[in-house]
Amino acid sequence: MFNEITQEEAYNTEHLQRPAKTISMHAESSFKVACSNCNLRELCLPIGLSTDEMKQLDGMVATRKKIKQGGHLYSSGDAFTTLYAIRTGFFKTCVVSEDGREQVTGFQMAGEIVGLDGIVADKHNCNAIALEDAEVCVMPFNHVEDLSREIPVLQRHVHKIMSREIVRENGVMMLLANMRAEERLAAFLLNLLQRLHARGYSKSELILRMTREEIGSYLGMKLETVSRTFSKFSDEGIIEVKQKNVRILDHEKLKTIFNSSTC
Amino acid sequence: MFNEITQEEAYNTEHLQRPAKTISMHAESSFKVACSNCNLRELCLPIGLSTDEMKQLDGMVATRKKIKQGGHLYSSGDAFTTLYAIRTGFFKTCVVSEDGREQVTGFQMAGEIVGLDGIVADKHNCNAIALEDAEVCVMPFNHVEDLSREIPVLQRHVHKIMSREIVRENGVMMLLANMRAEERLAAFLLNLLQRLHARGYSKSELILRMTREEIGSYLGMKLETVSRTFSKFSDEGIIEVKQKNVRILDHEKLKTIFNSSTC
DNA sequence: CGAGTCATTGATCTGTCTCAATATTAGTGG
DNA sequence: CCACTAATATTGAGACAGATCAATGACTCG
Repeated sequence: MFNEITQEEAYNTEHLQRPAKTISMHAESSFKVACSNCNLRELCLPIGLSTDEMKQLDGMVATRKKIKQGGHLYSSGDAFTTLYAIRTGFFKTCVVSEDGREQVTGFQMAGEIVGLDGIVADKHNCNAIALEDAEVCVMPFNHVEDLSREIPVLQRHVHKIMSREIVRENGVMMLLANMRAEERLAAFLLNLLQRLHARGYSKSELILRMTREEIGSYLGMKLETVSRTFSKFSDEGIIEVKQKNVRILDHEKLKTIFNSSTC
Repeated sequence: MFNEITQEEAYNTEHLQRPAKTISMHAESSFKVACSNCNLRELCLPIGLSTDEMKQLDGMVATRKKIKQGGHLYSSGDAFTTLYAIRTGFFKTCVVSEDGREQVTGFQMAGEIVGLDGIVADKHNCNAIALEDAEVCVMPFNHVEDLSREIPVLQRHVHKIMSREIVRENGVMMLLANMRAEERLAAFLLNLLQRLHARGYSKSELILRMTREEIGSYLGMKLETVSRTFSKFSDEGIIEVKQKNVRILDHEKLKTIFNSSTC
């Protein structure tokens, strides 16, 4: 069934990139770190910039950083100095309450920006943890601000990124406050699929990089309920689940579950 | 019991302002609309600006706008052009799902900025509704961006405001996903008290500007549960409730409820 | 291959929802 | 000013979705 899904690092986007040689040069950082060369430039910060503006942007990424699976990109309380653009890999962000309860606040993939939570208090408010080996572009926030003042298109884009996060969280609030387990999981899957699709992946299958517990935390339900709901969808022929592998059999039905209120 | 709470518009901050004469001149808009004159400048956008910078900022507020109780400052789908700073009154913001479910995403009071949700798609993603007669400062977003490029302190402040909203919503996610009814309501009350206190109000009593249903929507519980939880707190001698009037009798206990996980 | 992590499934329990009745307040017009 | 109506709030009883507790199964990785 799932034999076809063999990608070792499904959310990695290296395969969308230039020839292997260029890639390895990137990795060694002997090659200049540059947005204008990056395969993610249409998903990431540089979106909509002219060639000239892109050149200006190249100074923004100070360096790149590799994070091993399970490693912290930053932790709650850390001094905030930079934003990060994810190049490869997959992250979760989570806040931890005083009494130790963990709440996953989001899952981030290539081209997405993390670290915005740190701006308000000059220190991070959550943990960003790699769910698979990952690489990020380090963008000192001072640079971002300096360049934003010079490139209005970039300024607007930074504002949009923050606004997008606010709107996303509004949606999560709706999810958590109003929806039932099935609707939450359907919304979650549809959201992941849509974002992966924008990155060149299939609309009909995906590999979950996170555990049932992490999904449950994000969606406000227990891991057992996540598992049961997966099984239910499977029984109904909507999806096929085998551990972390999920294949979508009936995309429309999934949408219906997401949108249908009561029933 | 509650006879002492007689403020007609409890969350209005006019009383913190300069002599009445100045106020009425403001109101007639024959007097120049200016942040540098505003009593909220230490809570609102101009915070931390020098006198000179404040002068520059005075051009930012294009005009003021009065909203009657129940009126929409903006609605979901409206074109986004401006941010609003609340001068007086109290708002709720809410998103409405396709099938009509309403989710209150926040309550905003004097000095707070609304409209950030509109930046990402150039149209508003939620409704902003006045819960009492209100007045806002209209700040065209283009002006805000133009000025941000010239005044780094303002630029940083705009970023902080957006980041603060992201962090706030992270907290709400934790609330909705992990906490029980009592913890949610305790957190809600403590948050309101703290913000009102920063505006010169009592730490021990407040008037709820919103209905039980709106509180419930925000906190992900039904209005009956909100009511019951109020009654429970009341029975336990933690608060005194009479409709919209709430007096805090045991602030510490409220904090304990908020922080204690299981119990 | 074996230990540990992660996922599935079942049985039972419980916090909150739902439905329903009543009480209180705010608003309206005579 | 009071009566009437609609909106809001309180309280009770019963139902249910999801939590909790518990056992087993599957996969991963050194």
